[in-house]
Formats: sequence, structure tokens, C-alpha cells
Amino acid sequence: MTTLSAASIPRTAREQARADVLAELKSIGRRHLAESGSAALSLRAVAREAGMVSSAIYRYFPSRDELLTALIVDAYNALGAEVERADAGSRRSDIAGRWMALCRGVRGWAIANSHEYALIFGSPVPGYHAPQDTVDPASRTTLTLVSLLHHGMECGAITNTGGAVPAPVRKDLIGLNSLSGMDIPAAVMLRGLAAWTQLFGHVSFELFGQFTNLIHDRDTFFAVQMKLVGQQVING
Amino acid sequence: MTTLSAASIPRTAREQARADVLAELKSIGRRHLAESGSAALSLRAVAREAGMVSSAIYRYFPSRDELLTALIVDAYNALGAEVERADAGSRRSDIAGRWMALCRGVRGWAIANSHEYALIFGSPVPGYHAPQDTVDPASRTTLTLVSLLHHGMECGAITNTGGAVPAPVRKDLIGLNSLSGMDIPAAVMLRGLAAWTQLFGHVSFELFGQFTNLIHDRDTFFAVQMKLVGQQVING
DNA sequence: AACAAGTCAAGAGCAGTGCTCTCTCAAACA
DNA sequence: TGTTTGAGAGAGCACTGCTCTTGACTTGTT
Repeated sequence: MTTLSAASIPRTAREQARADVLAELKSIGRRHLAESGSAALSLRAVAREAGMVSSAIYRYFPSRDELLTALIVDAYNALGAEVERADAGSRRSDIAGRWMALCRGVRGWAIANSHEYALIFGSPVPGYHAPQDTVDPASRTTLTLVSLLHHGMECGAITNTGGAVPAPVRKDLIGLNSLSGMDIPAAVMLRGLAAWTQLFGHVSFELFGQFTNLIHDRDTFFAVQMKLVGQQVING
Repeated sequence: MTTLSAASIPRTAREQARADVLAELKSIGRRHLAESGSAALSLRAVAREAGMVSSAIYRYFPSRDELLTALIVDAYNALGAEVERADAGSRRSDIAGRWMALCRGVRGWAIANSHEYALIFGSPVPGYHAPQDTVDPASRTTLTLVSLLHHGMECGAITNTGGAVPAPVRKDLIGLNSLSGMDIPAAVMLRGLAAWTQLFGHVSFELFGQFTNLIHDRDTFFAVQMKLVGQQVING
């Protein structure tokens, strides 16, 4: 168990105090991240603002990367929660509507928390390799899409139009089901992943400045594009 | 004219020497970038390797960001050249084949130059806003796609299946033609941009680690996905 | 040939960074 | 009531971007 894992339930007063300080440091870090981006995130600055000397913060985060990892986990969870919330707001049988809600959820969160989005979907920070802590929170968002696909097939909105999928890829795609306990055919999963990459590709392009001077009405553009993607996913 | 623009033709020996040093510094910087990523790119380290003291490098690059900008411009041009080369290798009337070649060109370059790819398509470096110097090289790659669309329409491979495009978006899409001197209908341009975001979304996902533990046969997966995208762009 | 102007490298220095080590002191535990 | 343990403080190392000044050299002109 690392410093970052949910530190069980604080029992003693000491553990409680430690959990409090940890939470405060993360909160300050998150604010710095939101204001200045990940590269400008400095342990010293966080410590300073928390009223402790620079060396003291190393009691809580053994390195800058550990702080970053903690914030990444939080970001994944925040996005996951937002997407789940967005999905829950639509009628369950309205697959197309749920897809659009999901898209709006992702983009809305990304715009409102652009630095956190960049942290998890932008270029990986140098020398940094995501530890295992991040994979569960990361899959949370993906799971929402997969369950949407699953439900779409269940109620007949999405049909398996077939299409040959090469064996090795088929294996990977079928394997995705084991994470979610569902059984979506490879061809459908393929379309789902295509939609997924398109959604995040679009959001990244928008946030990272590739639409500058090209697309001005971005809300509408996004809606039009995602509607198209939704149709392709549903109708094959 | 900044330090970065092509410094006309060096006339005097002095200008020649300066151009040489500038080129050497950029070359060292590019290597450091390729080896360690943008965040680890340090003016001091570059200067050290070039055999000059740290302060001297400021004669050539007024700030770290200026070095970065120079490398970004180079990266855009390298990608653009690679994509143009890939496109030129296919029979001109084979639109689907050209699309696949173009995709392979982008991905191949991205994998071979991942840090440079991250520099231009990853999260923007903090506090950095792309100066005007970068827009021309950046549009070079996009232009290859637009001309592919144009040619596809010319020879009937791509047909305008219509589809309503909301006025403001239509305006943006039509406006894209003014950059290239072509006249691609909004609905076709829309599909082209969708393919574009999907292509780069896919490559970014792959390079930035989102496929970790999910997709193993990435070459095949990419080929399958891009073929699908190509069909959607061509057949509407 | 002599000079003024322009250019460049060097060195010292400032403020900031991540991170380590040692020390002290107080709280928690036995 | 000791004893252990953990939190904070402080100094320090090596590094960063960047600035300013100083001395040497190259250039074009008189």
C-alpha cells in the first residue's frame, strides 16, 4: 500500500491528522494544477502555501511524481463520476441520447478542468509511467461506454452488422469484455472504440489548440460531429 | 523577423557562422528532445554540449520557449514532409489507398518521433501560446488531407451525400477552402475533419498510453480502424 | 592603417526547483 | 513513566532559466 491508496480508515488521532494534511496538500496541489498546469506544479510552492517548510512535504509525498499520480487518480475519478452522472440523466433506452449526453459530459468536464484533462490525456509527463494505481479509475469512464454498448445491443438499438475482424484484434476486443463482465461482439466493440477515439481526439484537438483560427462555433461543431459518430456506432 | 525565421541567405562570414551555430544548437536540442522529452529540454544542457557557457546561448535563443518554438516548427515540417511523401507514393486516383498511406505516414512518423509528436499534438506546454510562426508549417499536413478530399471529389470517388450542416459550422467549413484554394462542400469537409480527428485521436491514444493492457496488436488495430474511417469518409 | 560600431563568449549572480540528511521536539504508545 | 515514532525545521547539493557586466574579437568605414 502506497501513500496514495485510500489509507483505510484513520483510527488514531495521528492517522487522522495525517489524512487531513494529506487532503489539504492534494487540494492545494489541485488548485495550483488548475491555475498553472502540471509543469508548474512545485512541491515547494505547495508546501509553502500549506505553511510548512519544503522538506516537510516529503513526509507525505516521496516525490513530485507521487503528488502528480495522486492528482491523476483524482482526475480520472472526477471525469468518471461526471460521465456517469451525465449518462444517468438520460432515459435508459434512449441510446443515441445517452451517447450525446456522454459526449457532452466528457467535453464539459474537459473544458472546465483543462489542465487536469491535459494531465491524463495529454502527453505523458517525462520519465513518468502510470503506476497501477491509475488503471482502475481510468477504466471507470471507459466502462460507461461499454455498458452503453451493452445496453444498446440488449434493447436492439445497436445491431451487430458483422464485418470481418482480424483474429488478433478480435481477441483484444473480446478481451475487453472480461473487464466489464459483458459480452459485446468484436465488430460492435470496434465501432465503440472508434467512437471513443473520435470523441477524445476531438476534445483534445479543441483543448490543445488545433482548432485555432479554423473552427469558431465549437459547441455546434462538436454536437454535429458527435451526432455523426453516434449514428455510425448505432447503424454500423 | 525573429531569430527563428529562415534567416534569409547568410551573406557575410559572420552571418554564416551564426547560422551554423544556430543549426547546431537546434540539432542538439532536437536530439535532447527526442531522448528525454520537452520538459527535460534545458538550454544549459544544450549550451554545455555545444561547448559554450550557459549565458552564451541566449545570443541565439532569447528564451527556452524560443528554442521550443523552433523545434515545433521543425516538427511540423517534418511531419508535413513525411505525409506528403506518403501520399505521393500511391496512385493518384486510388483515394482509399492514399488515405491509408496518409494514415500510415502520420502514425509511422509519430511512433518514430514520439516526443516531437507529443510536442505538437500533446498538451501545450504551460504558459506557451503558439506564435504565428507555427501556423503555416502546421497547415501543411492538413492541406494534404484537404487536397485528397478535393481530388476524391474531382474523380468521383467521394460524393457529396449532403446532410444538413448548421449555418455557423457550414461557414467555418467553407472557410477552410480559402486556405487551400479549393471548394469542398461543407458536408464533405465535415467528414474529412471527422476522419482527421479520429486519426490523430487514435495515434495520441496509442502513444500516450491509453491502449496499455487493452490493445496488443496495434498495427492491425490501427489498419482496421483507419480502413473503417476511410470507408465512412468516402461513402458518407 | 586606424577607428568606431557591432557582435560574441565568459563569468558572476539571483531566484527558483527536486531531493537528502540530520536534528529536535512532542505526541502516542507500552 | 519512560520509550518509541513520526512530524516539522534547517542546511545543503546540484540543477534550472535568466540577467548583467566585462573583455575580446570582427566588421565596415574613414
